Amino acid sequence: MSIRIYNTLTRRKELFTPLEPNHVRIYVCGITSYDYCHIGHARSALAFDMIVRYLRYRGYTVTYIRNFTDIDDKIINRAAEQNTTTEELADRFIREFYIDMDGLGIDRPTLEPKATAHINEMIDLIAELIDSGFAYQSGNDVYYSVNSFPEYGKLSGRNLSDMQAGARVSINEQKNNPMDFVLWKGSKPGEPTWDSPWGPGRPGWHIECSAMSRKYLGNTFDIHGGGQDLIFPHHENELAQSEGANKAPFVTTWIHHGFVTIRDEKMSKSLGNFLTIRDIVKQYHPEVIRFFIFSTHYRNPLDFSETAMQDATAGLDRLYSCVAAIDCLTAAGDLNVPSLISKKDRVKLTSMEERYQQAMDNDFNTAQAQAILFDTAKILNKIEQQLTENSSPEDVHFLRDTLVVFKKLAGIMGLLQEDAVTYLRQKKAALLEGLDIDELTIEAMIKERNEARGVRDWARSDQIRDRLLAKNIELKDGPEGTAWVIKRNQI
RNA sequence: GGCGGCGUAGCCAAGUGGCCAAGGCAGUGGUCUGCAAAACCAUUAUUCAUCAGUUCGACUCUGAUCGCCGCCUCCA
Repeated sequence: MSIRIYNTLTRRKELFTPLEPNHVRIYVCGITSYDYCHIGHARSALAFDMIVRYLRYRGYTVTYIRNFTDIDDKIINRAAEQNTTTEELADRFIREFYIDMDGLGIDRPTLEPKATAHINEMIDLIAELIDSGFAYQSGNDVYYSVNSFPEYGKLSGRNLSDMQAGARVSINEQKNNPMDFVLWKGSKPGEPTWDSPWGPGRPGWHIECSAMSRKYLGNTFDIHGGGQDLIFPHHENELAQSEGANKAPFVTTWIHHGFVTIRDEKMSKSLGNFLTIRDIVKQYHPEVIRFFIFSTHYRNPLDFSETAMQDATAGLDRLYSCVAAIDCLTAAGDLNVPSLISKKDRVKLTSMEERYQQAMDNDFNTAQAQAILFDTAKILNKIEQQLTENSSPEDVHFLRDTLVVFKKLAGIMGLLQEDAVTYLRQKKAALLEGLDIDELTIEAMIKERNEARGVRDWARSDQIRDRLLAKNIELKDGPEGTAWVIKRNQI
């Protein structure tokens, strides 16, 4: 039993074996900090949060590095627009980033280095590249020479001649080859600068990840991740820099996740169709967002829609309802009563964890993992419904034990982490706020109706029920009395 | 133009060379109920874009065709 991961570099699923037994080193490209994060950033952070949690669950020690790009063109431009410094702008949006990520319950990586705190490491790396002939100075800039690295293009599956035929590369007189990319940019007036052997300037985008990953994870490490759009040019260039400088393989396994789309289009600022995390969190519980994100395999596109979020809400509620039902059981039955759990169901429940692992071992198939949770919930519900007052306490214990594992497995995706009864109650309270009726009124009307029902005055009883229904309150009469819910489709 | 991916029931979405093609949402039937609703249970694809081929056997492998998407410029 071991984990198989799809590796972008080899374009196939491979058995995952860390370089150092039981220790996984992983580097993920984080945000460029100049704006609020959108749902795509959430997918990225959540995907790797899940991957790291699963690796830890499988017994690995994980060193997880995720950087902040806090200096680049976009930051400089945005800071100028807002009449502030790049430092202030970047720091501000890093704080906003944490608000969003914490809200989604995302675990902090081991270390979150900032580019500007590693200028010296970048300068060292650039100097090494120049010394060994992979880079050259031209004017005040330093460029990486793609022709010096014969394997250039191996990650993205391109070759230099094809790319030049595409000819969307801007012609720059200072470059030897149009595909050469900048390692160090000579400063322009008004921009933040750092001193370097090539004059004052600032680093190019790709070099920071090569420098920081080397510092914290070494020349070669296990996993490098990011969005599919980073494969080219960002990761291709990182690879060329790191392997050029280190004379060692850069990364064993490259993991790239798919995009979040809206109406099947990629989110982009130019289309104006991007949604920020905080817009969505206003409307949906963080676990609903997680449920939605993990309902599709991480490499596939994921289309955001109102319907999809409602489906996710319904699904999560179903799981929570199951947990709540088991949580509320009391184990005060008769030990002499034989178990009513069938052998088949017992096997299904005890094999849950193994089946979950099989799903997750297969390239972190969270969609399948969720199916196993639902499968389990169905059986738990069935048994829970069959229990009577004098059922064997052993049965209740068995359900509870299963539930402990159930919650643990759901927790890898960050689901079912709240107390189920509280979750459902808070949800109800939140919904109630949007209605022009309060809980006391509802309770009073229910009491009145039950008095009517007591004397079999069905007309009056139904009238009260209809009045509540007009307020979107639905009643459910059960053996324990009358409960009420808010109509789901009125959300 | 180059590279890569996708096309599975009303919608979403797994899957594997060979037991009945997971699961969710919606729908339908049942249990429950004074009647309901909710909840729970059950049920819903002779078929996996199309057409060929490989194979004893393909949704799963190969090729072609049609359609959709992404990257090649900053991008999760």
